[in-house]
Amino acid sequence: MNKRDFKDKVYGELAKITKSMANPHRLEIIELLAQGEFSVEQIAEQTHLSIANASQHLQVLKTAQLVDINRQGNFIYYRLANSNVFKTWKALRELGVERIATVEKLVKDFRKSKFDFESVSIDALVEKIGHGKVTIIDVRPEAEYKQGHIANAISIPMDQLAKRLKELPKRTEIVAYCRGPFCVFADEAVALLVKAGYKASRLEEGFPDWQLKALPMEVSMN
Amino acid sequence: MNKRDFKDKVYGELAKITKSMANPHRLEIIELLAQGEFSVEQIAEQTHLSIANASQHLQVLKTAQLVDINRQGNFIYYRLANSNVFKTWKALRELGVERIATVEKLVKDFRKSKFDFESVSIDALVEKIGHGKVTIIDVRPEAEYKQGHIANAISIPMDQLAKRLKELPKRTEIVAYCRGPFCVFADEAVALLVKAGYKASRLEEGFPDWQLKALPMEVSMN
DNA sequence: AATCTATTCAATAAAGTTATTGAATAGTTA
DNA sequence: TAACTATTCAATAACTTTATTGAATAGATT
Repeated sequence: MNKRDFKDKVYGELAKITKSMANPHRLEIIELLAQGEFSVEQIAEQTHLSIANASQHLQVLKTAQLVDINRQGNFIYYRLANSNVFKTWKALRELGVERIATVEKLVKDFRKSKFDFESVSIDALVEKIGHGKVTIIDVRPEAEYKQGHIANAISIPMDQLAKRLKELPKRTEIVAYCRGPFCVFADEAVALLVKAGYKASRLEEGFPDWQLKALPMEVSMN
Repeated sequence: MNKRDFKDKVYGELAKITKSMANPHRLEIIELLAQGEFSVEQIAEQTHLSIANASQHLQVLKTAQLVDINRQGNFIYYRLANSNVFKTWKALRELGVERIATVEKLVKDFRKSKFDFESVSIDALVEKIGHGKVTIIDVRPEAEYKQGHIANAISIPMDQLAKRLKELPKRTEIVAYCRGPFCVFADEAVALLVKAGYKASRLEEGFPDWQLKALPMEVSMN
């Protein structure tokens, strides 16, 4: 094999991986799977795809070895093959947010139009935890919380928050987090909490970003 | 704008960026531009593309804002828009090398078949520099060296190495580096040096990886 | 063994990507 | 102003990607 053939093959393989990520639905699926395992049906529902279409996209990701499967009875659960998949997704996300004005503007405008509150970085949250009083709430669906969450965070899925306000302290600061910077559960939670008189803000990024930094986490499931 | 529209737009924009990278030639162009600025003609030559085809690929990268241009007389020089572009490229490369057996095998087989020598990581090189005696040679074309190189490295482009062996010390260890892990200039250099009785090894990664870590570097050009 | 059910496969039409060709353009030089 | 030259544009044919539909499959349950 000569130099040129070698290069063509290497870049060809890298392009295959890149192509397997280069679709809006597959990017959304990757972000979802960064939260834990999901069946085809669940993935289709979350991403508003038909089952057959979701399955087809999952086959593309599987062929590129970006996801692995885990059969449980009738269901097949998909998960990310390893942390490099999320790392690459994160790099693309950061490239997009920083470089493409459209994305940054989209995020800012959408947030501002509905929830113009402060947000807290992961580093800032770590510092707050060190300094003592902060209550962390995980507002993702419970199934995702069970598969892994920030240490000492309490699970209050967004759709239960209104009923469960009394579980939260009025004095200490509350930080809500969800799937990632594009996830609006945390924004909705902060809006509701602030309106009810609590001192609350959202975590800028999401649980997978926390996990990637190898910060303290807990799992409630086998 | 509702939640779903917001998500569709955000993932749509991220997919556009990903698609702009999802082609073997464009991945090769990005790696080349991580070395510095190049005209369309130079890029076409390095990547074995026709001028028109290279131009078309560059337009795709420009539209996605992954590259910027710099007009100098008749020539238009292209460069990476910022360091996040290389960061994303690196994440894809690492995902490929670690996850896709084909890529890892390709690289290993190609290297082993011709140059079965040890390689040195960036961290190991930093340590060697700290401990004293190591001669670093940059075997990329001189134009790339001039646009930025590892501090104290000497420029000996691969095609001049055979004639310039006497410039190198026989006793102290030599580390050769080039564009990145897929670049074979450094392998060729080590093969030639070892055959001539020198103590040499290659840097695993390339200059852009060194630069990204903000390690000491020098620029010889304005 | 028969039935059930989550998932995958196969076929298809519409839309998008690619390399090639040759013409057009926008700066520079004479 | 005319000629020159590096780059871009436009048109095209071959190929790839996508969502949809309905049938097939493989494993679980009865």
